[in-house]
Amino acid sequence: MTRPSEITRDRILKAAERLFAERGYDATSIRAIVARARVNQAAINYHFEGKEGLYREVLRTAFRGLTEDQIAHADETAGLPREEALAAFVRRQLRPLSARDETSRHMRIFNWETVRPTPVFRKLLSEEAASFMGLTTNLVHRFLPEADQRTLSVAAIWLLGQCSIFVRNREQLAGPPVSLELDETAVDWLAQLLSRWTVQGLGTGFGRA
Amino acid sequence: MTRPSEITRDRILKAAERLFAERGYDATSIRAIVARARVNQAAINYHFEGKEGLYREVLRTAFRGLTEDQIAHADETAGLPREEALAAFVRRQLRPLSARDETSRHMRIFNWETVRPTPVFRKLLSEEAASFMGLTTNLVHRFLPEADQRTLSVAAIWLLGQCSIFVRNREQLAGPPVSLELDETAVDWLAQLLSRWTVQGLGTGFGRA
DNA sequence: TACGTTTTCAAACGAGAGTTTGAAAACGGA
DNA sequence: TCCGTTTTCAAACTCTCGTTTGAAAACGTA
Repeated sequence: MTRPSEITRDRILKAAERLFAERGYDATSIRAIVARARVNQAAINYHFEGKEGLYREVLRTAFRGLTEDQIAHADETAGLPREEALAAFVRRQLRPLSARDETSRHMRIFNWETVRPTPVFRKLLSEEAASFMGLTTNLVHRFLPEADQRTLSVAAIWLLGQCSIFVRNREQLAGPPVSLELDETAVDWLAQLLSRWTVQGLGTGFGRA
Repeated sequence: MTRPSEITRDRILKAAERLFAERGYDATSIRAIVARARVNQAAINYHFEGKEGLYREVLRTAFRGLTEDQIAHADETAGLPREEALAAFVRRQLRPLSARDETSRHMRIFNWETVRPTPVFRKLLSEEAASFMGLTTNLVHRFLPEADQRTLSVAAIWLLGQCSIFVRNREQLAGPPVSLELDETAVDWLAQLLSRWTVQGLGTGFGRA
């Protein structure tokens, strides 16, 4: 419980979070982490009982951070009209495109997991993602008051999918053939576009069944 | 140019395609491929000059297959009303959810690439994805006749994002907290839902700017 | 200060990856 | 059939990975 050991532990966590966010679990080596944290290689096993234990810790931190972030955000937008609440939600989902802060890193770590979920993540997800999904479901519920639960779930995922593809593929989209460069103002513009389409999409159209 | 060597080559390609689709490039080992193809380990280096060369070949095949598939599909739906054309497009994008055919495998291989694109893929993409994007852009163009090129690109990606999140995360969505099981009829239902929301979303709403 | 505990460190270990090797086998035209 | 070429094969090589080891250093308390 002494101080200096906490410092080492913290340096490892910080370095690991950055590298995991950048490259994902598999592509991040123990050696890369200790080089960045400037600690001895054995320190990871000493403090976290291996790479997986370290990752679990990083994942937990990211999860806590994101949940708090989302809950805080939900509180802020609770009083807004549904259209504005949705627009704010979309803008927040697109945040990793324009910011390189802690929250963006956490979202990036989760993005990696959507491809090949580690067992650690699967467990965390099934235990704690309910509140996450709940917030998004509530948001779309305001547009689909009479929909059943399954439709609401699909709508929530639909909403997340629209945002995540831009976040996940930013680098590729910047190149040919799309050449979509996304600076700060472009992200604002994109968020508005997506919000409008989503609001209209979920709006009770008079169209086909 | 003799026959028997072509057989070995083909067995490797078939086994590799299946494994790459299933696990992605990194998680697929040379040894797993040769075990499945029942050929000698050195055969891959002999015929393809290494794992990367083999992957390049698989990727090319997948790309050709998908492009042909999409072009054929575009021809079929060219005469349809825009709403039906879009519905058919969405249904086709969701195909890997219900089918385990060659095309679905090809789409899966590409899904892996959207996370950490291999250099091989980046090159292929920038050279040949134009026609791909073009088809999708044309589709949304029928709903947004006056939009500029950048908006059309975003709309096309938006459309792809809505579909891909369900394809990519099928397994996770099946578990808690979402518990969205997608059998054949559920996929049809999902495709209809997504189509409706998209059509309404892109439809000229009278709402906010 | 002295001593038991905690923490750091350099080095080595074993498993798994992709690749290389050189000989044996199969092939095919003369 | 014979012989140069193509193709297969088992084994070994090299590299990187995560982990382990055992001693040295730092620490905190009596």
